[in-house]
Amino acid sequence: MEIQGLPGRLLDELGPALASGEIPEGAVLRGEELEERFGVSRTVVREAVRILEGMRMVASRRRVGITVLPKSLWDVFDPMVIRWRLAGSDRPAQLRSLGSLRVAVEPAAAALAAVHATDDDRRELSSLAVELTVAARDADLTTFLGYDIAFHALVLRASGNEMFAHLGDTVGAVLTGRTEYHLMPHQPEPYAIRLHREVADAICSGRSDEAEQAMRTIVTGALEELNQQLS
Amino acid sequence: MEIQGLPGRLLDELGPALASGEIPEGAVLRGEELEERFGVSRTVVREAVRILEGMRMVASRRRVGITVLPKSLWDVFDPMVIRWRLAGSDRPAQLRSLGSLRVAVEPAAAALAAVHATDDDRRELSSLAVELTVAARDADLTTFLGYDIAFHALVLRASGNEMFAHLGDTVGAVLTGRTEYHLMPHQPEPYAIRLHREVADAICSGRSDEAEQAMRTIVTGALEELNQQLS
DNA sequence: TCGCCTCAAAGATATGACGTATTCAAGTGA
DNA sequence: TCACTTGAATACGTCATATCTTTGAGGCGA
Repeated sequence: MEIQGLPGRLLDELGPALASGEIPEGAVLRGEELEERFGVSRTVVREAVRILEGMRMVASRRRVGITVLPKSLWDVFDPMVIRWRLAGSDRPAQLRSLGSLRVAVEPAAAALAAVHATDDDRRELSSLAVELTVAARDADLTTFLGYDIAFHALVLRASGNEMFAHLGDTVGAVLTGRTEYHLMPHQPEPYAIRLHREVADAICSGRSDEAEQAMRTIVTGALEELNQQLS
Repeated sequence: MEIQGLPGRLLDELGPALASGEIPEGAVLRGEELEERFGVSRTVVREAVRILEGMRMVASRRRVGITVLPKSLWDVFDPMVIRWRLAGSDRPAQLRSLGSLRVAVEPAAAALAAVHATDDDRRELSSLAVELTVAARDADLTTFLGYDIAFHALVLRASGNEMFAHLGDTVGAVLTGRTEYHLMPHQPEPYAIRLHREVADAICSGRSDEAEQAMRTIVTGALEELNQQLS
């Protein structure tokens, strides 16, 4: 799910450069400068800049140029922005923000899922909880990560709330990020695994409060661990 | 904070048309068709389409045209998308989604704000709680709305979490929306007002749990009221 | 010193031309 | 009859260029 063509490739260069602060807030670029720097035409530069403008990362004004807006204005919920920030020097701040967001959203999503999940959802959730347990026992971190992402995404989707559902990819990016950067134990903690099964069981049998509590324990645990690692 | 120029005006026409379903999912538009329909040049159409592509609302493919993507793929956190959906036929669904999001996020934000708010934040929060009370007593709905939006935005910002902070505008849009569409009582409920003061007091004196609980009562109340009105 | 005016810089828009991927269908052969 | 190949039509992608519009800055005069 990526912008294709030359504007896309230009974004892949500009986005990380902006997110990492290599091009700092307040910097002013000229369209012509970008044309030369990346060897593309005006059209391509303008379309890429328009997209960045849509994310509120830059503003283009006549006679001035393309100004990099303060980070506080950026669309921090945009998946592309999140990915760029996770890849760059903002990673700790981004992970912390996302951690708090998870603590807020995922328990609520679990509670809703216990009420709204379809039968298929419940079946798949049980199945994922089992696969998760197996992968954890085998200390197969890659496989574990895949199921973990699928598990959390499914809970978010099963909540029946489209906005929660959209955070599935974001949570996936967080989980991938903390595995890639070795911010989690090499062996998933048995306690956390048990909690995942508990969430699945509670959602399957419609016990809303229990699902919420178990999920809260999972995500607050993850956040605490994160804060410890980043401190 | 709006895209300016002709592409912006084109978006103001296309966005609502897409959000309302007037142009349905799966519909295929041709660039040339849009040029004629809106009397603008290719450049303008292409830039507007690029922005919509950035929001994952459309995809442009050669030999096919500009395809409207399923709503499940849209960037539902994009402020523009939210505004368009609130203005169109998706309003009930959008308000419900946002209601649940508020229930998840705002209590967590209040809890964090009790810990992280600056002295200025705390002062302003107290002040807003007072103004809120006055405006409610005078049954001055417009003024009340302004302070209410400022109050919730401030709590979100004071949480110190940039992602929560960004939801300030969104929550503002929800509050504005439900006032405009007469989805709230003509006179703010005294109980709700007292809860706002309670949130402010708790945050000012650093009582995290209390702030969270009071805020939860506010937003769950709002959600229940909403569900009642929309049923 | 202040205010107005002019000029130029840089983006905004329009347009023409060409490139290129993709689809659809006609044609070919087994 | 069916499957495969091939070619042409189509609509977006990219580039280049020209003109328009806005606006910041410097100069000019009172």
